Amino acid sequence: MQQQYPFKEIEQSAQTYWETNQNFGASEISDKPKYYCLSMFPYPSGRLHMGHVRNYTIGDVLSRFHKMKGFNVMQPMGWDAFGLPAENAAIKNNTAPAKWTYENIEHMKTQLKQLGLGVDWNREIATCKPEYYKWEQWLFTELFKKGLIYKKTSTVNWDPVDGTVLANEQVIDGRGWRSGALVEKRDIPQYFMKITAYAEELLSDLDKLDGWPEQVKTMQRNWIGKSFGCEVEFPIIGQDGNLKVYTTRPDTLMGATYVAVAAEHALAAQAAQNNPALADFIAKCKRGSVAEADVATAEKKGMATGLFVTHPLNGEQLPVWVANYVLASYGEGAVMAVPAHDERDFEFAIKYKLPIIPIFENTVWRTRELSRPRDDYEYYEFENKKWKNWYSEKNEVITINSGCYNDLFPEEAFDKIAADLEKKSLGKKRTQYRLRDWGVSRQRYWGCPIPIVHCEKCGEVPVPAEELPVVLPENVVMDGVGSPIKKDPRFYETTCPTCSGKATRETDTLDTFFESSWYFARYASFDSTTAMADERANYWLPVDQYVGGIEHAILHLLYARFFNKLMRDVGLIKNDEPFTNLLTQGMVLKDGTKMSKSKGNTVDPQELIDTYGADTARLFMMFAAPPEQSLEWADSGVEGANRFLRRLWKATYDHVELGQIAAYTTGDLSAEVKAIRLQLHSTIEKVTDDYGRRHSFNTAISSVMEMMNALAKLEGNDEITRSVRQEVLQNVALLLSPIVPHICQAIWAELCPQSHILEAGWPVADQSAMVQDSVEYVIQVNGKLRGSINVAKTETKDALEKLALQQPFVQKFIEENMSVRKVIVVPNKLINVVVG
RNA sequence: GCCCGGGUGGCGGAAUUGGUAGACGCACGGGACUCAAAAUCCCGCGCAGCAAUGCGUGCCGGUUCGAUUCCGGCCCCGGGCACCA
Repeated sequence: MQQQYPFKEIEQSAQTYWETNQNFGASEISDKPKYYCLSMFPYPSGRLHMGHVRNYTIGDVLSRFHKMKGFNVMQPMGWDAFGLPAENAAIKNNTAPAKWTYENIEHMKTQLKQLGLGVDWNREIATCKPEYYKWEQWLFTELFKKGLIYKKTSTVNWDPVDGTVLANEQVIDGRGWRSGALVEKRDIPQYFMKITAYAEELLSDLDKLDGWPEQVKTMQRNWIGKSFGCEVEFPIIGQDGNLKVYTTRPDTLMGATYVAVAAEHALAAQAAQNNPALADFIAKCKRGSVAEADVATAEKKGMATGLFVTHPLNGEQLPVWVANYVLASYGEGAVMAVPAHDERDFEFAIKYKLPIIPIFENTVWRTRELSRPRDDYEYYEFENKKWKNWYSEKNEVITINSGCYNDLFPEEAFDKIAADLEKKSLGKKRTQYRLRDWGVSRQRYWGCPIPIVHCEKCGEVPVPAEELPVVLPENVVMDGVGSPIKKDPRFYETTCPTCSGKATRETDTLDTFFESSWYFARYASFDSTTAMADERANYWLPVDQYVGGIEHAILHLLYARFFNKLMRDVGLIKNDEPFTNLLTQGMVLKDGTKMSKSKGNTVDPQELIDTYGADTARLFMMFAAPPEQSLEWADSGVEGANRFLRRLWKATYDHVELGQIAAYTTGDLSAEVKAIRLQLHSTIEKVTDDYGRRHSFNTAISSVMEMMNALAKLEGNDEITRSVRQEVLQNVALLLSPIVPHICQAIWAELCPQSHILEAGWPVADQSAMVQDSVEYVIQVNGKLRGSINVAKTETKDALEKLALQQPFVQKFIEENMSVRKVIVVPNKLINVVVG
């Protein structure tokens, strides 16, 4: 055995060994329970970043741990290969997106292999390959035929100078990132998937996901946003027809003092026809980005349309305003405004001097301040221009200023008003989801072509299965102005599959979330040429453990859940949900912000691997923070991880230099050696729990470090001590091997040359080594730590109380005028003497 | 703005079900070894104090024998907001 820790040699030879012996090839033929461990596949940006190292190490630790526990493990890897950065890089470097992408894949694959992942590389997929995207084109046509995909117009960011659609990311402060031109909103026809048809199931099935973090489920619930409310119709004065709004608070209808519509609303356009100022205002609203965050944080602005509507209950005239805070895409694109009980309406009403009528009064407040005149408190609240939410779900408020609806609790008012509206045919109760259908059309090149042919005679015709895939040409020139396939007649000129007449292909491509919504199923059927997913998918699915960044908590995970249900409903797979257990990894931050290429604050993991080796990189990543927390990157600390591995190597070297010995099985031990065995087996128990249940890799590592620190202090080279040392080192190699597999394989080979670590299995704690007959009690006086005592485990509560009171460090704190009020004994832990 | 997280020594973090705050590691200081340096090993290390002891988990308040942990109200930081992936 070499005296120095030769990480390069060790890692190289371990990786070659795994590849030669195909140790991580996954097969469906096995007696063992299956364990499908999936890490979110990378976008091939060029080089591995720290987030990747963290993500794939976590996945690998869980995979290797379960393999050792006796599971039939599959851990695949692939490439989420379509996307915007490839186009940008292509323009910048004067190359084709495909070439750039494939080169990146090659490089990153080498890097991933250097990390020593137990991945089945035979199943590798890249989403930009026709044999992959063929199947999503097939699914698209099936869903199109089922009516789950439809076309409608929707709003995009339009750069008037470059003449191109921009992603939200490409809009900076309302301007195009390249041209600097003020971005406009433009409506264009696009394909949508009816995810709303699955809203209820996507919501209710969250309750089945016991293995998901509560946080993620809550975010998804709120995103789907099921609400119970009411449609309310306001007859438009001087016109036929009503203005329809949706509200979750019909109980506040008597407090409505105006109605507001989005700039995109039909009524706004109508009013603007002979009102140039309004037309100008609407045009201004249509500037800027379509991102909701931008809309919601913009200063509230509005303009009266000159139109009025009739309040459906009291018949009063309410003005119709156009307001930039009303979202066109939610509800009806119009709201009834109740300034007294909605913060945004309040702000708007103050700004434009619109009336504010409070229709709730806090019952608690009313009782307390009954003598105060009502006008006075209204003045008091509003003069300070502070909106105060008196409304509460707990029936602490009661209606006022509401005519025949006075003196009601909110729920009573809700029902009564809804009933009256229904009687007048001016409204009815309605369940509403915040979730919107998913627009999947992109006016970009580097994506999966939408398999639709446009025929003048036959309309939109899905490409028949036998003609799939519609192949995206890869050898293209990106000139920065629009998508190459939109300008290439060889791509778009075709014949209609139905009538054989002249027709054109759709030149939009699919949102790249499309590819990542079903790849988990493809890994199981990676080489099938006859189906998107075959019976092997039903063996491996659902994924037992999914690992990925918290930033995907909503969109990606929701779309993947949606696709799983779509694939189930076309008969491909049987499971309802794709991911049984989810681990959302925290972000790797630097200088307090997300480490990302666009922010230019990345640390290259390659340097780390070159200098210290993959094991050090993996150990440090797992040790620095628990996986779900964000990890603030600091260069120092890596050294400490490397130091530990060198110590582990040295300890093994010192031990094996004295000759081979079998691990301890039986025989009398000194107290000191017995304590080492106690610690070892407690550590096995703790580490097993940390990996399996808690996913707390940092504490697993620290308890192994403590074990090694204790072992270092153990002296003596007699046979029995050496046999215990052998036992400790063997178990440490096993316990750490999911995290640092290369060094553990190497030291195992030195400790036990006749066997291989991959055959050894996960260790089980020896309960007999953990038997203790005394226990340490911490003693507090009035909750403050004052000392501790070591007593026999069998001691009774009475005896413990007496013993505690006898201690001088307890007596010291009982002053003369004090008496012992009570003594609290927490078994095996603590005694608290309460005096006073 | 809305939804979801987080805040503990100089730093990363630990404390698993309300029961010893600061495990483990980094950095730092002191010492040993060395001609010297690196590496390694040993000791110290929340703050104040000579000490006894007191204070201390973002801030304010509450519940409890006991609160980093539970409750109410704030402040700050991070993630997501539907075309970054």
